[in-house]
Amino acid sequence: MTIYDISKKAGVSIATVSRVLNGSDKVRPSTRKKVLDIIEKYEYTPNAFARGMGLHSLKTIGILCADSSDLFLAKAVYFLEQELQANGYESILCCTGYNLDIKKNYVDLILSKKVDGIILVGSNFIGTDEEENQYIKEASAQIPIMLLNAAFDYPNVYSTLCDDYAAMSEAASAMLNAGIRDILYLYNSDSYSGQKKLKGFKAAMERHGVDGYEKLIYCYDGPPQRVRDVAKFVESIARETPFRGVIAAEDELAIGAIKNAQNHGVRIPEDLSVIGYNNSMLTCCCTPELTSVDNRLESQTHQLVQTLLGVLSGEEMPKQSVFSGKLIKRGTTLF
Amino acid sequence: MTIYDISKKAGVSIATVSRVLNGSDKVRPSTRKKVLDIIEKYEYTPNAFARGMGLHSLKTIGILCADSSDLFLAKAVYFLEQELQANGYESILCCTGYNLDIKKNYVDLILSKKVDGIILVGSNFIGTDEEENQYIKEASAQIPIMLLNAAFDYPNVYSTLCDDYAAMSEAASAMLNAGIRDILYLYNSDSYSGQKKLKGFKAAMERHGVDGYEKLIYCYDGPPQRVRDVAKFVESIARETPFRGVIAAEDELAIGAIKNAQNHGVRIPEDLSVIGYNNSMLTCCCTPELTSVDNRLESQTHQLVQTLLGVLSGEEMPKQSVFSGKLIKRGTTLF
DNA sequence: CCTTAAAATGTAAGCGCTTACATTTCATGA
DNA sequence: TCATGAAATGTAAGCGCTTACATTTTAAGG
Repeated sequence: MTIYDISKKAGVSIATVSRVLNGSDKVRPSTRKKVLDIIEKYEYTPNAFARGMGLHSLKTIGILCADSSDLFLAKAVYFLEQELQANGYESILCCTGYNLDIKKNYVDLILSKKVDGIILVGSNFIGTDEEENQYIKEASAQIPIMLLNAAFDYPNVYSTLCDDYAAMSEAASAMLNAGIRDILYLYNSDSYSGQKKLKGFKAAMERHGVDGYEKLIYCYDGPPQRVRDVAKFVESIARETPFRGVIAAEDELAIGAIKNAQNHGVRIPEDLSVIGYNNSMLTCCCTPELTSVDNRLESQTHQLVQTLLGVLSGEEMPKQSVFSGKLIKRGTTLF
Repeated sequence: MTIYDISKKAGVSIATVSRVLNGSDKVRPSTRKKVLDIIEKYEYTPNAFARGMGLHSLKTIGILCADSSDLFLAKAVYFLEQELQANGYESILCCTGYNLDIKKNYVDLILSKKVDGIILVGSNFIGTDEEENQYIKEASAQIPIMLLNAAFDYPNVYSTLCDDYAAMSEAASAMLNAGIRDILYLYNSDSYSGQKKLKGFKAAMERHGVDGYEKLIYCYDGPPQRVRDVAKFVESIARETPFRGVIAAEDELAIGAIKNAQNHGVRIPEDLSVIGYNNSMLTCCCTPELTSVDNRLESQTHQLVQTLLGVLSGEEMPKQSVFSGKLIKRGTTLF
């Protein structure tokens, strides 16, 4: 079933069928109906490839993320997918895994699908040195590049993010104000927003004049989902240096700390206060519930798609949309 | 940059370039190198649409799932995506949401992308009455349909699943053997495998001669991720009927039950035994850790992709691959 | 060095669609 | 009724690629 068959059966030319298909222009209502009836009757669907070839677009967005089974990323992907779909776009998902040396390959791959835009989900797509980000510059020459929860200043690159610095700083201050000064800070290798959170934490510690807090800053390398391993990691730290507070850059890490505490009979929040980050579903999976920073994922995804749609339709759009994080207080903290 | 430009620069015909591109046939090594050098130099990537038009395939698989942020589905999608990618296929993800009346639309949508196959992730794609599954029959006339964790007997439809009936039956028996007979069974609307689990539970209860166990079978309708709501739901049940065991068809539901118990000072596992299902990361996010049934997701996804690849290359493949679930015993049970 | 068949390469016809431009149809006012 | 321009429709030229088939090159045997 091609456009030719339809045109023949409807007694019109292929151009007319094509016009009907594209909802375009001026087609007499009676003609339109005639064609649509035939299309309906034969359950015709246009060939996407041929279509893309003519249209140079298939209303498809490429979504790249490291690991769609990561709680935060999965949620982001879901929101994005829904939002795009609601706006008539489809998404190609591509999980890069955590080895991001080959980021460029994935971007090329997805570019070759002739997507209309690319969304990079998660801040680990942004490297620390300039050369590492070359691939973004190249890709942005072709189509808009959208960053969720990260920022990169370059033409045709747009981002949404949470003010992680401020949010983490606020979280740390809250704990410090409650008189807890020996705080274990747990983070993982998430580059861009990870750096900002860390800086926010440090700033708060300095502001409150805490000495030697760096001793208790630890990076857990490995998939954060492996909560059991995180707990072991925390156990090894606790053997060396005692602490009465934990602030984690991801909820998973916080849960690992809680787990270790409960394994050792440490009471939460009486003996140990814990703050996570992302306000994920994990916050309500432990007892007591986890205090956590909400980084406005839903707002971010919404804004990102709106920005993308704007850009695609030629509007001038904000390069960067920043949302304020918010500390959601629950049972793992006394304050 | 088209294949013409490359052919010109390399001093060969477009056919030769195309052959090099497709790794095909007989091209003299020297010629191949010459062409590849030019391709490399100009960073040429073939147009996917034009390619698909000729090849009638773009090595792309459509993945449909209700909600990629659901723990189980997210993990499945991730495994599938990785496995497909490792085999040179890409994936188009499409989240249908939980309103599955419109399943057919999504399948059509993804069919129009000319994917080589469709993977339906999660058993809620299979309806209970025949007509509801019509859309699968239609789609399977065009391309292979793969079902993860569900089954449907029809030509060109392949499935992998866990023997949920046996696994759930085993779980219930374990609890019954430990002397716990007042068991709350929590499930949600997940149709196909949900039915099997429920049947497995009932069978075990009958086999052990438990009377009136149906009173404690409850369906929680709503997104299982909303653990707080699940906990409230369980609370309302507990007010009516006491129980000393909980078996849940999803880990999320089990966590909700644990949460409610801990809110009320009920000790786990002394006063209450809990078994979940899926063996997800949630099992280690609570204290004590959650006993859960592993439904072999990773094996299933692996097998599913292998089967799909086999089918696509014309081999005869098993219509259905069944894996045995396994009860992973942890801290929420005494046995 | 010539024949011959195999190997390598080239030629050109699509694939199914969009769209600029050409042509026909239609409605309007004179 | 007829000219006239607008609206509707048709014609045909691509889009960038694959591939059957035609042609040329190569190498081996006589």
